[in-house]
Amino acid sequence: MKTLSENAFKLMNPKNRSHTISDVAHRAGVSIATVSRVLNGTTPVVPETAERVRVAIEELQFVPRTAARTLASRKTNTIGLILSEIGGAFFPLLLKGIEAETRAMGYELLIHSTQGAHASQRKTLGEHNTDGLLVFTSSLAMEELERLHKINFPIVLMHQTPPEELPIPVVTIENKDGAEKLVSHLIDEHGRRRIVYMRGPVGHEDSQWRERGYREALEKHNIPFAPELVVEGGFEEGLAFANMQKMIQDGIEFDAVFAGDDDTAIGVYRALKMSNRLIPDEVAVVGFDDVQFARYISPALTTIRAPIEEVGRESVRQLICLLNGEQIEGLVLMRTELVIRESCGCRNHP
Amino acid sequence: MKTLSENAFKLMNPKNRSHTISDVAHRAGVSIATVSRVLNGTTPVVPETAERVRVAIEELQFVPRTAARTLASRKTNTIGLILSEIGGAFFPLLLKGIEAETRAMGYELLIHSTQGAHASQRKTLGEHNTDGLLVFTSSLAMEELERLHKINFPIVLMHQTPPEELPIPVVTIENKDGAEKLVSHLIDEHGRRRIVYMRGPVGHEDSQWRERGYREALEKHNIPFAPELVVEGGFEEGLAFANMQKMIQDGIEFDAVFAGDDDTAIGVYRALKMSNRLIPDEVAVVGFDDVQFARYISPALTTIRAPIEEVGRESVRQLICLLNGEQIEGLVLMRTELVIRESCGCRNHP
DNA sequence: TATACTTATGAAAACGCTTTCAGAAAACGC
DNA sequence: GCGTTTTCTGAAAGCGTTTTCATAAGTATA
Repeated sequence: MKTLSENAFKLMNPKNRSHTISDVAHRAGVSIATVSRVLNGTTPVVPETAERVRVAIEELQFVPRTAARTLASRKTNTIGLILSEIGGAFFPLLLKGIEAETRAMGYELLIHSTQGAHASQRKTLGEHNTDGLLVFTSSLAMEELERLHKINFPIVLMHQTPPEELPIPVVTIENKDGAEKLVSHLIDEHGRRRIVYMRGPVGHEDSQWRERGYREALEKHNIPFAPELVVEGGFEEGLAFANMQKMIQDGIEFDAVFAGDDDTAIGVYRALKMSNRLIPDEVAVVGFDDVQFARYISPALTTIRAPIEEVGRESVRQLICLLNGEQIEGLVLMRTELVIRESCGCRNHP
Repeated sequence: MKTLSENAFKLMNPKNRSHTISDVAHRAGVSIATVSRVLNGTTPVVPETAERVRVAIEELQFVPRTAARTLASRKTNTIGLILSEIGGAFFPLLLKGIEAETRAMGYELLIHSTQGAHASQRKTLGEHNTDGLLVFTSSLAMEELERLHKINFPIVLMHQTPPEELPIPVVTIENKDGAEKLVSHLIDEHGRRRIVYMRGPVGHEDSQWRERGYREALEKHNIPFAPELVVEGGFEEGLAFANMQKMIQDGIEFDAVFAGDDDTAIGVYRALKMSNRLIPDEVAVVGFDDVQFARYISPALTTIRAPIEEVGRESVRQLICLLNGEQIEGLVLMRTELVIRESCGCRNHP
């Protein structure tokens, strides 16, 4: 009789609110504990019982509430991604990798950008709503990073090396090595010696590493470093254009430009064309990133390709290792690849 | 005395697990109900008491658990975004708008892409973990859409018109109007009459609307529609190149190409250049989307700019209206804008 | 057949909040 | 001053799961 009235309740139930685990339990004639067990496979359940439960779940279209699960199990099954800004050429690739791997590992993905004065609403992402955090470049205040590290909260940094006292794992790309390959190519293959490095914003870590690579390539070829050849391009077309133009007006001599990234290269192109300097004959130009338009501009841009999507995937993998309590190496450097097109002076590109 | 032992507990507590609302309550000498009230501002609390609570929260670095809140309040405070694929030229802009507005409205953002055979793990995003859903193009099975609509779950569609029987609100751009402007420009300003439309994949809604605009422009100028001038470009450089090349080989005559999107335009450029047809003198080319490289290719591409970021923001706004039970209009069309550069034959671009 | 192990299951206690309900204290009206 | 409101606060009941613990079968052991 109890069953009957409860059945009646169940029939009207869908109208009011969606089913819970106990609806399923009643229908399958078991306890909610058993339903939970077949749901999670935590403990063996007699096959027939399990099947009954599964049928009930299907019939009731039951989907467990995430919040209740999280509360009870103290696992959010979610990883958080913090970026300083959404956008930029390789952001989609990065996110694609992150999303795919996150999903594949059975986690949810919560995204936060810290652009604007979001500093006010602190702690939007952290222990209370994620199991671990992916932090891209310096999008998180050092203070918060410290706090999280102190409570042993799993974090993986992307494209950002932490200070010594915070041994947080990092995934990034071989900026230095890539830059070195690029500059060496200009020297070895095209005999360039006065090579400009148009760097990114001050303090930008990727840019700093690229400059290191630039210098190492020079050293390796016994070319003295000339300070006047390093100027800011801001990783941005406009500033790159302006500063390139300024260099030309100032009469600084150079026969090649290593643009800090591909956007910078665009600005460089514009300035050079405007003063009728031929690319690559008079000035060779190379970029970094291999964004989509690199192959479409004229001449096609020689640049460095980094496995951005793989950076995303790998970061997630590392983070999940951390979540599982496994030990991981502190630094993963993804290999970069030289993409030779025409702007360096090579002609092997269709 | 009880207080004392509890204080002792509190002191060791941080080591073990993070603080809860009752830790705060004890420390401030109030009940957890009061803490909850100052946390949420649901009910007035005497200022001094409120201040004591705030101090305690600060001292304990207390952050409420999202799961507990969600469970108790039956609000997830999260909106879900479902896309078929992460990537594509305007994805970053779209996401940027969505993220910013979501945050501004005090919600969290959960992202899912349905690329790959994710059909298996159904219901990853829905009633159980979000308050509402943003669905981009046809990334959600119609069946699931139907189910959600049936239980009155808030949804806003982006760039996808639902079937008649599912009156779900939509936010999209004025594809038809944009295409019409583009094609009319080619006719009015440049006297073109044999205009190719290189459409997107079959069934692609944006493409269909653009074709409608193309036809209307022709009609408006009394140019008969020529079926042989509509070919598939797939919204993709490779296919566009191949099919453009084929048209040329087949000897089909045309004096302009309306590429379905900017990627398509790239393929068209390549094919035209390969057979030495001058752009825009012999063949005018226009695209759609105004992706980043549109201004960098040569000649600079005349195209249509859509307020993609605003589409993202508006979708979120609509969804949140829905969440608040407000009534909203069923369709929001964002205005598109003609961006005239050089590829149409105009010379007014620097 | 009695005894000691295994399983498979259910009852009930968390998990950490929000919210209802009721009572105490304060303010008000006359 | 004494009822009557109005404010503020606390106790306690959920919210929907997971998980521990105990128990009832079922099996193997003696």
